[in-house]
Amino acid sequence: MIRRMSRARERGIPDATVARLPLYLRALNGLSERSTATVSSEDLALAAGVNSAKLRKDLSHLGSYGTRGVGYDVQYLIYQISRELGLTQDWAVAIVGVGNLGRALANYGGFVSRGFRVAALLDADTAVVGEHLVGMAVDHIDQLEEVINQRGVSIVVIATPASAAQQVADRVIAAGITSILNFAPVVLNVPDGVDVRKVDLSTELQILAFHEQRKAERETGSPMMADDWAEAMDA
Amino acid sequence: MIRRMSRARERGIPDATVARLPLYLRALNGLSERSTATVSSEDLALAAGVNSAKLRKDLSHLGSYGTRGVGYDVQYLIYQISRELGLTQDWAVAIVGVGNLGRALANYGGFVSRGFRVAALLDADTAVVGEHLVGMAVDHIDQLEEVINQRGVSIVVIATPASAAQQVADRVIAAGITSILNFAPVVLNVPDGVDVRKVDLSTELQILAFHEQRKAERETGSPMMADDWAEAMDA
DNA sequence: GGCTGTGAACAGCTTCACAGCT
DNA sequence: AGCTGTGAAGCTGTTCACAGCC
Repeated sequence: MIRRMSRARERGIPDATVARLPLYLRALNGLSERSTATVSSEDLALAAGVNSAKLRKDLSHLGSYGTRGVGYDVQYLIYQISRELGLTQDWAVAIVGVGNLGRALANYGGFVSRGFRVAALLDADTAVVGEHLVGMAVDHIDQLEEVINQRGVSIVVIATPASAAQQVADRVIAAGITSILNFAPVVLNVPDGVDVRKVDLSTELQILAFHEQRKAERETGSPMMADDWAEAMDA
Repeated sequence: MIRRMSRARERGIPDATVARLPLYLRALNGLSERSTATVSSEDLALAAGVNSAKLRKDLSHLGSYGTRGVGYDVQYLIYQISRELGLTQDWAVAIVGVGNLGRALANYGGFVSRGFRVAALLDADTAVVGEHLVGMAVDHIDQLEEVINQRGVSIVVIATPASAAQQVADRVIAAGITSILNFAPVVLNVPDGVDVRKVDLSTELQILAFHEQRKAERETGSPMMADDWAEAMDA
């Protein structure tokens, strides 16, 4: 029986597209809650805050899931994007570092909702170990490898101080982890094949400050030429 | 007196470059702590985790601050990048939403260190209002506009639930704010001229999940063809 | 000799504009 | 008529490779 592949599925979705899929998914979930059955690229793009041509091109990388003259079926598209992102299975996540940030992450609702499950909390501070959070005891960092293996953790979130981050990364990578979300303000050194994504508050603030400064300069016309290096360094 | 501008300073630094300057700054501060006087593009690039040609091109957008045959003066470069990013002045930041995340942000050390100062904490919950955090009382959200004006706030961090974020954004923009760092998982609708940067935990996790899934597929060879849509939707 | 700064080639992403399907 | 999917054009960002300066 000659059975063409229904869709010549292109492997290799552009990174820029992958980075936007979560955005589309969220917009679609919003539409879904309001019981919208189908949506045009124009409307979905508006909800996601992107240009509609870009949206269509992005979606075309996943396959031909729209209907010309009509638009996209909301439920179907939610499913296809979820599947592409790997959210139809669920991922066990370990959070290392249960300080303020670690707690915030553990309590973060959107976490559990879609495909992710906090499967472990770990900390080096014995005052924190044993404490219960979101119905889970905090384990000691000594158990790191054991916990990862036993609970099938595949994504590790590093929410430790900067000084501990590299060491934690080394250990989890040795334990077989290849996906890390790093909140510590350091550049992690990792071997090829390990994906690290970085969330960095102070970087974001600095980028905002840059643009804010530019706006101020534009208004006053003064480029704030404090070019006297020696003087400035006295401060 | 004929006084040529010391450097024909190019306006319009590429966004990609601006986004990396904080990274370089951090690497430089590390070198500075270890009392390194000068550094080559090769070494600095290594510390920052980028390619050295890219580093040189990035720095060349700020001016000609290196010395051929030698490298860059660490202190001088720190100063120039800081100035370009607007970190030689300090920015008053307001944090709206004092939940777990807001607390984590308020306590975040790197915050204060370089150019940023938490000048206000605001929340809608009267149980939280009045509480003291990092030596500062939490104000009620009703005072939002007043606090922004009185304390010279120029950057607002939104750490509220998703449902409140747009409303907060509208109010701070009306009060004159043009730089927002948004942690709430929604697309904020803002007028032109307002910069919004977004930090989104679940987006980052979803991107990691995508790559993790790809790795798994590559190993097993199975593309996990759960193409039966109806069946999958039963779940 | 060593290292920066940069033109030129290249790669990737975005936007346009429209052919083609419903 | 309406809307998707996509070639083609344009733009932005990256990398190469080397001229130019120390």
